[in-house]
Amino acid sequence: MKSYHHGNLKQELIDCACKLCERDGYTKLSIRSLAKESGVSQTAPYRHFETKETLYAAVATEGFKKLSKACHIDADKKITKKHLVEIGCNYIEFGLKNANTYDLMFGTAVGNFAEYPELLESANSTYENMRLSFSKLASDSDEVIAFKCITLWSMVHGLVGILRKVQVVGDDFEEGVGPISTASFIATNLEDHLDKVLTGLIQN
Amino acid sequence: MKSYHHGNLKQELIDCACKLCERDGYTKLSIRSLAKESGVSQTAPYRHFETKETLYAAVATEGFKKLSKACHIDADKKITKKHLVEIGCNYIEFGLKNANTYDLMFGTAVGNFAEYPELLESANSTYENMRLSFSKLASDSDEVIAFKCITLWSMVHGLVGILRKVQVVGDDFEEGVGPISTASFIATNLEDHLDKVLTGLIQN
DNA sequence: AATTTAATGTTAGCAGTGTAAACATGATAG
DNA sequence: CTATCATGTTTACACTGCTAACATTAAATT
Repeated sequence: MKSYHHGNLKQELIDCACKLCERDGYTKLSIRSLAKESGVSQTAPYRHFETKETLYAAVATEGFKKLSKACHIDADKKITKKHLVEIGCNYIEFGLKNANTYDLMFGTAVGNFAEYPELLESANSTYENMRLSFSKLASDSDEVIAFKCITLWSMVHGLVGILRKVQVVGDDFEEGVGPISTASFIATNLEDHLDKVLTGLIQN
Repeated sequence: MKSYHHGNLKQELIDCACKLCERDGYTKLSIRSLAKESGVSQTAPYRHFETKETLYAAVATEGFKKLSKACHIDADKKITKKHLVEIGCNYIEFGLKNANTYDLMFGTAVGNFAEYPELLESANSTYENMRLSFSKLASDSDEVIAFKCITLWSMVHGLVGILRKVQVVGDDFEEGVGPISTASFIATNLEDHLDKVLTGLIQN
């Protein structure tokens, strides 16, 4: 005996969408299947999400919140290079373990973040966290902090994109050929790699 | 009076797909509309592309060839840091000007490159070109070259992902807030930024 | 407390999609 | 010249995003 009104549909749709999105990729996600999964009519989701992109935005928002959490470092006092390496590793781990969600977050699926205030806010907050960590590293100027931060962020973001391909190709690559084997080498020495890059970036 | 057989359908489909893919994003691309555009029946493309992903792979392959060309530096003799900066800038410019294609190339649309030999080859070749440039910079060991190369590649790849968001958000960002304004600052000083990063990477 | 209103659900339907199966045409190899 | 096979078409199915018209119920207003 279920009531006409679901009561918690929006959240359930988001949760379900996050799950399916990660499992099958956002292109495979359909509003209809989502509705079915929640035991609700095909068009019910449209009461909560104007369009599919709006739903994507919601999933992406969740993604940024999770990424933020994954990159959070519990160090109020002093931050060291080691902490930054950890942040970088956590970031990359998140990107690889949640490849499909990550793709939704940084791809072209959601065209303009500005159209979705919550998404914009969660994305900015992710960056702000990272920036804060750098500001605790040394008494740099805002400009220098921003430079370091963007550099690390681009770095780890870039590595996610490249290492993802390594994962996909798996063990089928030939030793010493192409970017795959090279990147694969880095994957197994991720901490060392980030440490090296950060050492070039921050000299302390 | 057109003949039953098109004669050059495969290439025309690819060309058309590249165009539409870049204009509207690969999610909007449909095999049917593609067929219509080429004045051919809905299912004709299936004689050349087993599935939509196969078509994606073809478009991505073209993308890597173009990227490779964009990043090509005509310097047989000696390569300097300036050349590498140029390569990086060209890479980023390509990624930003061809955002949708770039998304297809590095996103999850094509799951496994290994299933598409031509795609794998063109992707590897892009990397190989970049690696070659680094190898001409100094007499480093293969390992060091690989490290530098992957570092630059991740860097520019990451910047594309981040700067893309800046472009999309446009001028609506508030000064000094969030990653957008920060990244935007970098966008206007791209050469300087890459130079700084590369200087930290290669000391010469 | 009764009634209006707004939020949230349903049904029916349109135009478009990927893809499979069966068939048609015509270029090419024997 | 004929048989084969690559390449095209037609038809069909199950699915998709989305709209419009209607149903139900929770919340706000009188």
